[in-house]
Amino acid sequence: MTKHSRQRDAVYQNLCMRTDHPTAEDVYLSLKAEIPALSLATVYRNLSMLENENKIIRIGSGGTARYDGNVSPHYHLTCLECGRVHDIFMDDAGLCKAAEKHFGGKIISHAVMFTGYCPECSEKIG
Amino acid sequence: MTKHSRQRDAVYQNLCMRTDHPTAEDVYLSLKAEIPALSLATVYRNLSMLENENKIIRIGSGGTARYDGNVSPHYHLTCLECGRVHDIFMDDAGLCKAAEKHFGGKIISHAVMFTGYCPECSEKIG
DNA sequence: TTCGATATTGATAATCGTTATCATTATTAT
DNA sequence: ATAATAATGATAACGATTATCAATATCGAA
Repeated sequence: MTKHSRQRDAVYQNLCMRTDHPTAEDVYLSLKAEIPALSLATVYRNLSMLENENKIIRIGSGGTARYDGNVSPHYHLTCLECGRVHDIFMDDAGLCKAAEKHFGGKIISHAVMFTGYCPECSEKIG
Repeated sequence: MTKHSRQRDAVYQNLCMRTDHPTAEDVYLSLKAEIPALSLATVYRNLSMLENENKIIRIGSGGTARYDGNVSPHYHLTCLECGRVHDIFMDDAGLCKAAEKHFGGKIISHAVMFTGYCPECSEKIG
């Protein structure tokens, strides 16, 4: 039986309020002011729980995991210049169905990670 | 100046010969018989070098990194039942171009990771 | 409202994958 | 052959994440 907790609420709200795909430590640091006694382990624990409940998304590619409070289907781009992770909202072009046709089996979900340059950096660099 | 090495050749060949997307340790263990003195650090080093030269692909999503000697464009599926990573060969449906249209910037590449059940497990489970 | 059961917490140790260090060995151009 | 230096093997160090555990907070039942 899962009980309510102030810390979990705070983690979830923090993630939903921002669009910068923070790491666990980012979330931890930005909640320290609000909850001084907060522990990093608690943030990790709650991120895992929220992910299992499909309330948030873990963006795994690369080293440190990042999290996204927006669970509506969309993709991500890692900018090679600024390192930030951006959202890309677009049609999925029936990717899962197409893959099932080619591969067989039963496909449940998919994630797309683009790499390149975000509009800002793209302009800056030329 | 990059010098030739028996160990790097062995790592590259091992990766090219298999389609099971091994981890660094998998490669290390399967080469131990051939090169008893091989070090795990050497495997990691060479995997990084080969990846930088675009001779192999690192499949990052999730915890432990896996590697693929097949650099032709294709996608992957992680089977929720057996845990294996399978190749999925299919058209990319102009994903990068479409994303650039929606997002702007300059998109270089993309990776797609499907999750679901491979044909074998799909049949077994029903 | 109080009580008891137990889920959650904070602090920290432990784990795991990966990278850095460094003396030794192998490779390559001369 | 020799000198220059890239690569190796062994292992320490690192960073992210997870496990442990006593103390605390939550919540349903009395």
